Amino acid sequence: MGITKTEHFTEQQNELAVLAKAIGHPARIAIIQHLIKVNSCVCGDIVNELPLAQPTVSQHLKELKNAGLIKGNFEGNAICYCLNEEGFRKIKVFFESINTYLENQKNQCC
Amino acid sequence: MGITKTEHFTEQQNELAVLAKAIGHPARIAIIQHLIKVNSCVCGDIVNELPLAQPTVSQHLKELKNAGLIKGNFEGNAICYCLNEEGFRKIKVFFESINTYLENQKNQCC
DNA sequence: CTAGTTTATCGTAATATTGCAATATAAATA
DNA sequence: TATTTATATTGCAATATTACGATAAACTAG
Repeated sequence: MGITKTEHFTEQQNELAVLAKAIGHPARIAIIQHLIKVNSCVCGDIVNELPLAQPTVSQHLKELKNAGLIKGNFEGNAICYCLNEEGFRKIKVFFESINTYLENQKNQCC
Repeated sequence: MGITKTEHFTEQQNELAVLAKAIGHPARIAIIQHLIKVNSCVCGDIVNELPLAQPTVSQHLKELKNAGLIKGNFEGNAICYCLNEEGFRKIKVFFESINTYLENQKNQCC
């Protein structure tokens, strides 16, 4: 069927899944890493940094934006992209709870 | 085309993408949360916890296992699942670097 | 050995994702 | 205004994912 049964899961589970899914592509990881590397908002050079055609990059940027992981502002005829703290904070909380659990776990049996 | 251009990205980028992608489904988030909630290895009751058919759950478990996020051991005729620290540590490092960046960031322009 | 229980695999249908050429849109500049 | 530059959208082909019924495989209990 290919259709995810979203309605059977909690809002939090769906939200986390959307965020993780958006990160789950090497091109989108590369975009995130590039935004961090240049340590500023990036206006336009993302396409040149990736081994993909311009429409493909545009699509990946759109997905990151929809998921709430990056923000984009118009700056003249270019667009300025940077990370969206909001989205990363939500994932951070999830992974912190997992790590807390893993660190305190005593009854590992596998 | 539906085919990810894996060969154009670094090994680290592909590895992180695989991990994030595996987490990017509400059923798999639910599985992870359940393993944490019961605070022990779970033998067999995962299927009953999810609103999905047994083959579907089995498939999701396989994906989490392949990604290195859970481990499974045979325990009689049942299987015992628990979190795999290895996989979560790799993602943790990635998100920690992002959070460090976001906390120190001074030149937010978006 | 047989029946029951548990999990995996196969096969298949429906839908989603990836990627790009072509084209559209929008702003800057000549 | 016409041209250039930067990004988005459309349309499509190839592939991947999701879900599940049917069935297989592996172990236990009787």
